Amino acid sequence: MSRPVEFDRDQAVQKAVHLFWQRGYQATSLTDLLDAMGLSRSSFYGAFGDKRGLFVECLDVFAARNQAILQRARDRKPPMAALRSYFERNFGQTADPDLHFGCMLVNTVIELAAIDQGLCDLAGRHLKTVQDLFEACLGDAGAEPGESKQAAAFLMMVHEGARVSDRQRISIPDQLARINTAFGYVEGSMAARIELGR
Amino acid sequence: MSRPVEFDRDQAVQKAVHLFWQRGYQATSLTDLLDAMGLSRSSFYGAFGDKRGLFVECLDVFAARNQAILQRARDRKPPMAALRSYFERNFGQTADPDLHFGCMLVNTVIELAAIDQGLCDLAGRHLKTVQDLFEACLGDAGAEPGESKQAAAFLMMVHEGARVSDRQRISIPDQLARINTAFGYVEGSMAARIELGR
DNA sequence: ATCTTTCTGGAACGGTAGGTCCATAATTAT
DNA sequence: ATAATTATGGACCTACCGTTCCAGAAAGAT
Repeated sequence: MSRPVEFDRDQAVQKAVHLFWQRGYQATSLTDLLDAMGLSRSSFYGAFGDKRGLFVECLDVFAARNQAILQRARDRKPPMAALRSYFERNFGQTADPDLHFGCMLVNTVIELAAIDQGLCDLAGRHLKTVQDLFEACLGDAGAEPGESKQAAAFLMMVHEGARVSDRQRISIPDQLARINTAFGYVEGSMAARIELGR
Repeated sequence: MSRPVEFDRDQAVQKAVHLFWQRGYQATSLTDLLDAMGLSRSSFYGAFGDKRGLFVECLDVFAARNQAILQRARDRKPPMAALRSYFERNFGQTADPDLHFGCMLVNTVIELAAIDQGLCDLAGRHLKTVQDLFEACLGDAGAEPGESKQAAAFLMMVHEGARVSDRQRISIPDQLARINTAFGYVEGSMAARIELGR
């Protein structure tokens, strides 16, 4: 019917996610994006509308990828081990500085809180979904409803804090130690409750 | 000797802190600053060098103010109560949305990690000073050296996480509940050690 | 081969960014 | 009063921002 698109859309979005993740929304210029994605201005606007539209798409992609990591761990391991491995994978495992950009959702909340409420809320909703996953894991691990809710909120706070440390290039062992401390608290508290006969 | 300055420098810096704190570095334009500070371009460049120079000064002011809050609580209350009140004051007490901008130091780390390493490191050093204060309080409360170090790192992570939640306009009771959970873990762990006779 | 449709490269747009410059105003020292 | 010095307001500069526009290239349909 007409001339076909010349670039791989998914691949271009992946490149954009990487850039936005690393540099944030404001500091990533259209020129940066065009260079990384390898397409011209016209193609860009034809395919994505505008910069903000692309960013929304990137947030969704990032969130889906993130949730998939946790969900997959949950399918394969005991619930607490899945949670731990999610944290460790996200914050410790790799020494590649190219992967220590913190969490794109957290970064977005902080950067855009007073700038673009729509984007900030979208990122917040994605974070809430992750927190719900935390809660489900804790429930699987034997926590009572109130307990799992409380602990999930706590773990989300730890998650966010860890992402901040991550951006400061804290050492990997220190990071793992902090995570271990946090999980020790949660598991200890759950164990204590069970030991006391609920 | 010559014409005197017409504006109150300290007061102007306070205004700038407020703006930077709320909107971040990049999203705060020189025009915004000039309007808020009430001075002209020439006076601005004469007094502060450039935008980045002013930002450095604002980071220092913010950090000093922040540390003073904790230090004052420490002088007046038992150590754990001082820590708790610092967290509660920063995150819970006020419903005024004008004070829920998160922590300027945390915001800076996140926003500028990949943009301006110098500013990011400066904010990180200020955060480290706060963490040292946490450690001192925990030591006063009877923690052993290793324990206080570990718990201080943990509390800093909580601190950073809470600041992120703060920017998402989480409800005050929820915020206080999370903080209470975190402190409950720390205090419970310390109490357990003491009960077992170290 | 022609028509139609969509995609593409690049020039161009208005707006705003941070920063400079200069003539003038205000002060102190003489 | 005048000279010396510094502060101030505002015009001006260059660079870059996100976005639009248009002429032309590339494909399918007839």
